[in-house]
Amino acid sequence: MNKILDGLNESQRAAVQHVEGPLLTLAGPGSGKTRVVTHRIAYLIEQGISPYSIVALTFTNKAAQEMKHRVGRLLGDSPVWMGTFHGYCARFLRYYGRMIGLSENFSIFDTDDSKSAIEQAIMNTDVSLTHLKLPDIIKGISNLKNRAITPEMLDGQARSAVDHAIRKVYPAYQKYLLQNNAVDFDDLLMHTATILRTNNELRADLDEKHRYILVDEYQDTNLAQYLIVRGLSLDYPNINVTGDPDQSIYGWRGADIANILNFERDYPNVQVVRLEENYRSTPEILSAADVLISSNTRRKEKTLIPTRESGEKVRIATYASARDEADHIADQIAVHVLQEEAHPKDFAILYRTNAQSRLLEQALLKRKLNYQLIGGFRFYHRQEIRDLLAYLRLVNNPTDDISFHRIVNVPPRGLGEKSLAQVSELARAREIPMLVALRAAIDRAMLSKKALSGAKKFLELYDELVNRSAISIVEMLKHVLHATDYIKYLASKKSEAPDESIEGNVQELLSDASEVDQNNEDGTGLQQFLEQVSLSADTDNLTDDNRVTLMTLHAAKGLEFPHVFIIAVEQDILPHSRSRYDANQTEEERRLLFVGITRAKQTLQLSSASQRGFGNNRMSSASPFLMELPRAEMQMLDYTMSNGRFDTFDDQWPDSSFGDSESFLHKPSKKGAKSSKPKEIRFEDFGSEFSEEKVDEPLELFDEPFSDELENAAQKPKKQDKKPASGIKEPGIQGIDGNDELGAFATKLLAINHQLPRGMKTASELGSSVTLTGTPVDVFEAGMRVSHPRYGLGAILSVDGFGPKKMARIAFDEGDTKSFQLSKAPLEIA
DNA sequence: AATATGTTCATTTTT
DNA sequence: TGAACATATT
Repeated sequence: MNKILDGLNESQRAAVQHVEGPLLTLAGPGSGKTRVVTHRIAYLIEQGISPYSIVALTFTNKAAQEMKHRVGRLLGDSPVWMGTFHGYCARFLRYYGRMIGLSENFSIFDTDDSKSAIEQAIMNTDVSLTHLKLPDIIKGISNLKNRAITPEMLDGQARSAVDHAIRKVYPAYQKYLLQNNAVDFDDLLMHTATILRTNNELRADLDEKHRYILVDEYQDTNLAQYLIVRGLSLDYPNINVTGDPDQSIYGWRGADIANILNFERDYPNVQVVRLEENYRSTPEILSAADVLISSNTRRKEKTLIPTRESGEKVRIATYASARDEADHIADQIAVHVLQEEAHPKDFAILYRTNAQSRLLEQALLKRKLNYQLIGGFRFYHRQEIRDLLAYLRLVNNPTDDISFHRIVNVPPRGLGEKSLAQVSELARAREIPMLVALRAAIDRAMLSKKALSGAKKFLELYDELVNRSAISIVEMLKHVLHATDYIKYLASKKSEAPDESIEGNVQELLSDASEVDQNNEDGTGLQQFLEQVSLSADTDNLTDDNRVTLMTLHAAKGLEFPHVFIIAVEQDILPHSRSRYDANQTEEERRLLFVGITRAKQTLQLSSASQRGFGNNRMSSASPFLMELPRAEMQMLDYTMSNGRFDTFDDQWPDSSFGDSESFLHKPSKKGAKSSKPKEIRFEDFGSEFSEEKVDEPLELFDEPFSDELENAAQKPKKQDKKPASGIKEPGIQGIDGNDELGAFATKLLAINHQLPRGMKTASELGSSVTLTGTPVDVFEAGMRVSHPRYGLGAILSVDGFGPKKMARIAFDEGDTKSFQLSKAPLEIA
């Protein structure tokens, strides 16, 4: 009993002890929401409620895992169902999908698959794309699904050309999906909602079974999700929704804030509990958040009550360029880390769009700060992974034509466009799956000799996979790899020696698969594996390794960090240009910033730059949101005149020379008598101390006990950190023992900090080894100064291609102009 | 079928 | 800006 209720404040306790009837928990950021939810689950069980009757729904796997973990800590293993909406629906449809024509081995199409499928469907209609944009159609269909509107429910009234097209494409798409025995993400929700809506008997049955429903982040539910939740809590309205209207940031995905705003209307006798005490952030941070969000009109008033002690002022920084912004932020992090005031993992850098991570990545790399990038390219979106999975998917669901198309000629088997068109025609005419059509085409001798042999080869491989599916997933994967010599094929396709990153990814996939194999008791392993893979998101890859975290504001929801930087708080970025003319969308952008601000526990910096963008000629102005903040109580920093020089270290560097590390021995004095003249320190200044030769000599720089760690930090963010060499303090900033060394180390580090270390992999390779969570880091771009061991210094004229094939033309100072494949050439940033 | 070259396009967030 | 797409070339 005590374990469950101890340490909770009054309102938290009220929520936890609520048992019967509807409960609305309005939980501000940092108010211990997850704690309440998990403790409530424990409390219910303690009251004798069957764990089988409790269902807890979240939006992300991460939130679900966290919940499981914490409930586990309170209760040990328990059969409470905790998972994502999509996961719940997938399971639901495995059972009841047949009601709408799905069999239990259906495929789940991700957005790419879905796009291909829509393209296929369009070919079955008379819709022409010449005057329409495919993304508009895709979005339109998704919007309908989010509102659980099936094709049958559409009336004939088209209000625009896109609308008109959608009315034709949507039914064709649904038909195509059904023929493929497949669903897309939106279908998972829509189909579930539809089945519940049209089968009251089943609905009532489940309502009774799932008597206690908990929904996290209720402000982010869309209509389809609303219908599902509603359907499951009609007869037994023991429903607890938790959320914060101020953190609703998924309107674009169909989330309807009205669901939470109207909850009290939907369910009579709602108990409302407000969690307003904030246990996360300093009063300074909360004040900024509070003042900002009060500019929103469409919201439920709510206060943030600080419980933490006062801390540093929130900073608003202005830079001349995005590059300065990145450099300065990385500098600040480096200094804190070097002084052992914080670990890399204490820092998060948040931004509006994924594209904005690049400069920061570069800046962190240059300083050898370890980071993890969340979002961007996803593991399961990599070509090698998708290809391999397509083989598995086709085995699991032979009617999955999208998977068929993906791999039928991968690696090339001579089944070119022409032959496949014939097969497609046959498939379409007879409404049979491609796989079946291919066999038929062979029987009817429709194929050329070359295509015939390719087709036979493919079918042979496929049939063998089916055989092995009885053994294990790993066996299947291994067979594909072996039979197709896949890695060699992919490497040659990318005109590259076998790349370890591809192998690494494949290895990762194999180990994921083997995990499922081991727990596969009921023989549904393959299906489970595919489902798990389809429904996994990249935010799930968040680790608590000691690394700086880079991610979008959206991805940051639910997380917290001691030190947060929010970058590019600029007009047209945040708020985003596409939300400019829509007051509701502007409010959502404001909420997004609110979410970002409230991630910070101790310090927070919001920054903008006046130049950002590709040609650095894009002028940018500060976000109007910055004007709404309580500026009087914040610290305003103007670095626009710094010209790459920052005074970050004014009070931290020794006065005299940098060789003198005296002042590093002690914590920097608290800016005592207002350090007379701010000294500006440029990194370039270190150049004289550490001449070119020295900088060029890696041993000199890395011949320290911690060199391993540094190298490792920069190169292999994903892999487990190497064991620290003995005598190294863990987890200091990569462990430096004694301030003496810290001084020397800091000086050296900063001296080279605009230089990527020799021996470090080139950008593209790095990109692939950052893989699992990350976007490739393309460090090289036109205009950059680089050095080549053979040809010396030069400037990049242009950069072409991408990935491992990315080429750069370089004009060397000695006169030659040469082209290099960036993934191979031993180039360094000069 | 693979490569080279030219063209257009669109620039958010993601389960 | 560059990346996806389309077309031309070998």
